[in-house]
Amino acid sequence: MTLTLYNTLTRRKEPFEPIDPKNVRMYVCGPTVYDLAHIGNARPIIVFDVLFRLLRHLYGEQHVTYARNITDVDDKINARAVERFPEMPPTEAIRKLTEETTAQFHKDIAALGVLPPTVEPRATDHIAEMRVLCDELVANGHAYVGEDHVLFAVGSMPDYGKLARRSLEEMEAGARVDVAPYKRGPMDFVLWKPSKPGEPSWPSPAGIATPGRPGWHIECSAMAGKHLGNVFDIHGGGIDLVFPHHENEIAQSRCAHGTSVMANVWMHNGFLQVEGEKMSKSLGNFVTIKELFDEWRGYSWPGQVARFAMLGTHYRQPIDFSQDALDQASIALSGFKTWAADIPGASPSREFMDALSDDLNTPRAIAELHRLSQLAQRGVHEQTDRMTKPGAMLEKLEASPAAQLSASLSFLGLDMESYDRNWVQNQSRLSISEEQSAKIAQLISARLAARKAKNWAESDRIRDELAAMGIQLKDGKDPQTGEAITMWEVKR
RNA sequence: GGCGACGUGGCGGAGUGGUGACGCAGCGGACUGCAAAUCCGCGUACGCCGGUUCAAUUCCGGCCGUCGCCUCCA
Repeated sequence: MTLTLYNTLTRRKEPFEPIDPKNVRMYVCGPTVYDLAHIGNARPIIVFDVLFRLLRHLYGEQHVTYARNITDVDDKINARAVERFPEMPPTEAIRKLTEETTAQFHKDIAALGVLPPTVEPRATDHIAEMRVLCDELVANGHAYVGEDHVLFAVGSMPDYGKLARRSLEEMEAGARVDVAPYKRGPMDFVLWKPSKPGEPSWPSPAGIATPGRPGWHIECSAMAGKHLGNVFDIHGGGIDLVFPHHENEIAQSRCAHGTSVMANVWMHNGFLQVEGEKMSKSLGNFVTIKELFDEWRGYSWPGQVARFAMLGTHYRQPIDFSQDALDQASIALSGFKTWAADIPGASPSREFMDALSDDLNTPRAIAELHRLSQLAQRGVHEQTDRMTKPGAMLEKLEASPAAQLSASLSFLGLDMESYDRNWVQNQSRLSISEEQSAKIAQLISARLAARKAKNWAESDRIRDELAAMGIQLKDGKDPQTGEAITMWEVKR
């Protein structure tokens, strides 16, 4: 089994070869903590969590370092902090905002079954490293100072634009931004900028007297360099980050460290839409992770359902996040829950691992889940037959489809232990009042009596009456006594 | 305007130069007094127009459509 990953740098799938198998290093761009994380934010977090699990499986838990940052210095943060806590001094307001948002982020993604990364560096803890990068870049001629800003000189790097596959000329020709007077080249970008009064500020690098704060891209270069080294294995994020964020990270890091690459493999997940439309606040279809758990479209969705729905589409494809997708995920998980058996020592099936190893082909892996589930069902039926015969023996339990199914689900980070396969029905019942509930129970016992008397007309009439109330009946037998019992649920 | 991605059956969604993954829905059957649930079975789809090829959904070119990036954005 060889791990193959699609590399944005080469636009090809390539066999993955770590620089050091004893220390495989991956960096993923984490959130800017100014507001609740939304389901678009959740996609890379989930996708790279799966990759993290796969890498740990392949190289050993102790041999993988996964860094995912928290960006807690940013203009949006400053603006939001003042807006939300106008009574506080700005620096205090900013700390309160970033701490609260970070805590909620951790809560949200934990519910999505996401493992904590090995390190989760914060931008504000790495200001010194950013200053050093600025100094180095100015010293070696890749950056310059203008009006108390430090700017990266894009023209000083011959292959700037390689990741995004754009040439400087075409970018400059198509540029729609006004060029600030302190820029030498129109595409030059800010590494450090002066702070206005009230804004967070730190002593500036490159001999600038005015206190300042970092630009957007520098924090990732600083944190990745510190925790993973000047060159590491995998760098991931959303496809919208390819340009300018990742391109600029590459420029800063490579020019500061004098390396030919920053990371060997660059991975990008596709964009997310909601019900076929771009997710935006103005369209009113903005969905936060927290909202999904609290209430979205009438349900509070289990984290497993959201996670599974997200993995149903290959990570590089655009994904349409919809209620229909969540419903289908929920149905599939309920089926798996029924047939999976948690057997110690079990492993995911070969095909499952092969699918994941093929550039994280989660849809193919999920197809394998369905196959195992089907085999498990058949196995149960066959076993029931065999159990009735003397000498029936269960062999190789840990290699059984039910065990493999369970292990595969667990590998994907889907906690089936806590997943309630009847969660939809149970939630629906919450909307039924006490009186309705009593009425339903009364009708059901009347119908049972009618059925006992083989009065099918009356029995069916009652079922229709309940159906008109939106109640679906399910007849069955008590497994112990064999007595007829009737369950009900709210029709969807 | 520049750059890029995508367009597969009713829906979702893999994949492949030549035997139609997988799921949902639907249909048929088993079970049931009848249903529901469950189980079994059933599907000749790859945006359009050209080209390459013995053979293209799969490769190449053009067109159309959707989306993204170029400014903050996962």
